[in-house]
Amino acid sequence: MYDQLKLDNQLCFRLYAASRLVTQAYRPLLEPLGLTYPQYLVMLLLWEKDWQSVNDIAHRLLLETNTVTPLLKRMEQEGLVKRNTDFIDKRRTIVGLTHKGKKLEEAAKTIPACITQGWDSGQSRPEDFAALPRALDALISKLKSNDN
Amino acid sequence: MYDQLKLDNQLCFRLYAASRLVTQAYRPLLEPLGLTYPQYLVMLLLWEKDWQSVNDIAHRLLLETNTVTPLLKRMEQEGLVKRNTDFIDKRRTIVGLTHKGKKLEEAAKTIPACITQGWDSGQSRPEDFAALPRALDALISKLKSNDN
DNA sequence: AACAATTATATCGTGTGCGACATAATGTTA
DNA sequence: TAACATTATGTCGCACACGATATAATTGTT
Repeated sequence: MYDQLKLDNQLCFRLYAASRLVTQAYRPLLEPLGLTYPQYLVMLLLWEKDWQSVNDIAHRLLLETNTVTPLLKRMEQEGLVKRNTDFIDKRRTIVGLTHKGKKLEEAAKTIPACITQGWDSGQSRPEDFAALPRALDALISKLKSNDN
Repeated sequence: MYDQLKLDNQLCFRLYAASRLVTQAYRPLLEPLGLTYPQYLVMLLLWEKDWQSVNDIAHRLLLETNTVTPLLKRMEQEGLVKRNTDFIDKRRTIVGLTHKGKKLEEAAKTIPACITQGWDSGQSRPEDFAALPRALDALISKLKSNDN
């Protein structure tokens, strides 16, 4: 039995598990808004800046366009976004908020606080928790550079 | 525009992105072994302790049994594991390694080091990186207790 | 023992993720 | 400007995840 193959020693599993648990924590808050977690991430981008291309959205979320396209189509079905062909570059599809999509921001603004509420209080070492964003950013940028 | 709704301010997105990037990093290493990342996690558990029930596996991986069941069936198709009904409690399906599954451990033992190689060197603050496992464990245990 | 409650697993439907590939529009270059 | 490469998006297939639900086996209670 190799120690490095023990589940409990694996940082990667912690990331995998934490990510799924966080998504689960969002579910009851997003369901009333008719959003899944990835759809919510798209809404965050569009609330920041309306009308972005599929590529823009995929790049920000570190997703492939073949993941984002069907996701956006479902959001269009729900009347949250519009998908138009760009006039200048007809290859591009630009995505914008509908009135319904814009209105949702007001209802969503309390969600982040609801999710993270009490997280640091559960930490035996608050300084570890404070380091999380920095450590993850460094890890993400490292992993991104692996492919291209 | 609410600051708390900016993507870059969201710890949750970092976890979501990091988790997917890690899985992607594993792919080229696991593909030669005929494993996906969740299947690799199941193998880790069975290499630690052969013959565990579907429930045992699901609990350790923090997954639902309706995720694990089809995953195990695919692994059975590939000849990596066997699925037997428990003699004492016929409700239970116990999962064990085949010869092929056992042999794979030798080939897998170098994977963890390959993945994490260079991770801390990319960190401007190594102490942040060292805190990651502790911070994630605390977060996971917090999120687990949310449901029950 | 009879029967309700619980437990373990499985089935079904929907929504991601992503590799492989297709297609149309734009850029580039001889 | 014709031919070719590149880019942006999309389709298809497969493997998760998970809520809702079904079913069979066991447990608990009377």
